[in-house]
Amino acid sequence: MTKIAFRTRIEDLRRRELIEAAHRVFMQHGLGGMTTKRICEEAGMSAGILSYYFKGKEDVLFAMVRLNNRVLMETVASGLAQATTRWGRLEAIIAGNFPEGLFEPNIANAWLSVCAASATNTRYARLQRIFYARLQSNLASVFRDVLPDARFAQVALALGTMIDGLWLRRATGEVLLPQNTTALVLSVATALLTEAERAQLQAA
Amino acid sequence: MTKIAFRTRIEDLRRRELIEAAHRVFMQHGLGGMTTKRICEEAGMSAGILSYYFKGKEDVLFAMVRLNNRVLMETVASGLAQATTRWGRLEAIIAGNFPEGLFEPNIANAWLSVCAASATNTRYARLQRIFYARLQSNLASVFRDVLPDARFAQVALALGTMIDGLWLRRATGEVLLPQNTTALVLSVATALLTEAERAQLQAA
DNA sequence: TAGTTTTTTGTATGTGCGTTCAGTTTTTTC
DNA sequence: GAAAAAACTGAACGCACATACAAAAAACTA
Repeated sequence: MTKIAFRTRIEDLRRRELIEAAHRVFMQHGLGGMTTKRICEEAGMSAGILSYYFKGKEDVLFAMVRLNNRVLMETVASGLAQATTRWGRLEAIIAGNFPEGLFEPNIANAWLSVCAASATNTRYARLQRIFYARLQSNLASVFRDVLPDARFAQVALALGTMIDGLWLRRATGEVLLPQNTTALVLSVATALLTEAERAQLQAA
Repeated sequence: MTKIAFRTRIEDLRRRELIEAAHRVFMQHGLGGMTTKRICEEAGMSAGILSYYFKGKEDVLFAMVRLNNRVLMETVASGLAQATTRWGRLEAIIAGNFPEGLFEPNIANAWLSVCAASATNTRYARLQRIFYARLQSNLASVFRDVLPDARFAQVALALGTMIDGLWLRRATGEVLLPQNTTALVLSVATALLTEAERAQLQAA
């Protein structure tokens, strides 16, 4: 039991180290430049170690993406928990999608590469679907009973695509700050709603 | 002279054939699955031909991207020429960014891959900059003398990122029609402007 | 400490790729 | 129609890569 506990501990540690090394390599060299050799080197280990803790290169990549997505989702979730009004929840959702310190060109580019790769990789595609479904359901929790279905679809699409678009722009190195992007998306949300609808969101 | 003229003609033809073959391979197999062998096969030629007409694989890719960008820019330009009011020009710019028959998942994915690759490829990055600069200047021609600089920056960013975001969503296979996306972006433009500003755009 | 298991190493292997180039076919020239 | 130039072929080369694996090192056990 001590044995198993220890083995598990070191296994998780190594896996995490490799994932983080993969992340750094990804950021520096892009999806194409991410080789097993570089990952192991970055992690300070030898070339063969990757096969020992992972099924293969693809497996590390997938674990990396999943970890990143989890972090982003948790950021949103913790913000949501603190909000008291519907409008506050909307602010939390949007701000949570531009986390301080993570809204950076290399991270944005990593995410973009995954989006592009989703076309030919079903595991990535599945991850993306989960991610978007979560965003959609979060937004639905804000607008439920305030907007009719058609309006909601329009507003949700507008806000969602703006968030995506801003990440895409950030990936190209455009200088954008989290507070500015959040404000921009919120200003669009404000503009798309009637005064009555806004009042309803700020009340509940 | 006849000689040179003929040689040029066939050279251009082969180059174009290879570029188009590259395009089809790109769409089907993604950036990573685009090999010289596949491209030549798709073009119905032998493996070595690529080096004869291009400097290398990278060269074909670049030519392909440049061609695609040119098509998109020309679509916008022709629409702009027909518009009579500022608002009409805005409609032309937005609609021109969702060309009928080109706003498809595989094409969107190709564009996305290029965006992602821009991070490590300076030639792509340059192309992207030209593309965005063109969009920006087109939008500026619509809003000049109507919006103050700060407002213009906000509106242009909002519309630009929405266009990008919608292409990104299309890349993931989301069902979006050109007329609907155009309408959505226009509705955001409408919402972001005051009535007075809108009137000004529709008049001139 | 001797034995046993876990962890790590570094080389070896096979594969797929881009590119080259000597040779072949086709086209053009005179 | 012979000579020359252009267009094209496809096998061959070298390289980078992912993965496998036997051997070594380290950690643990009793």
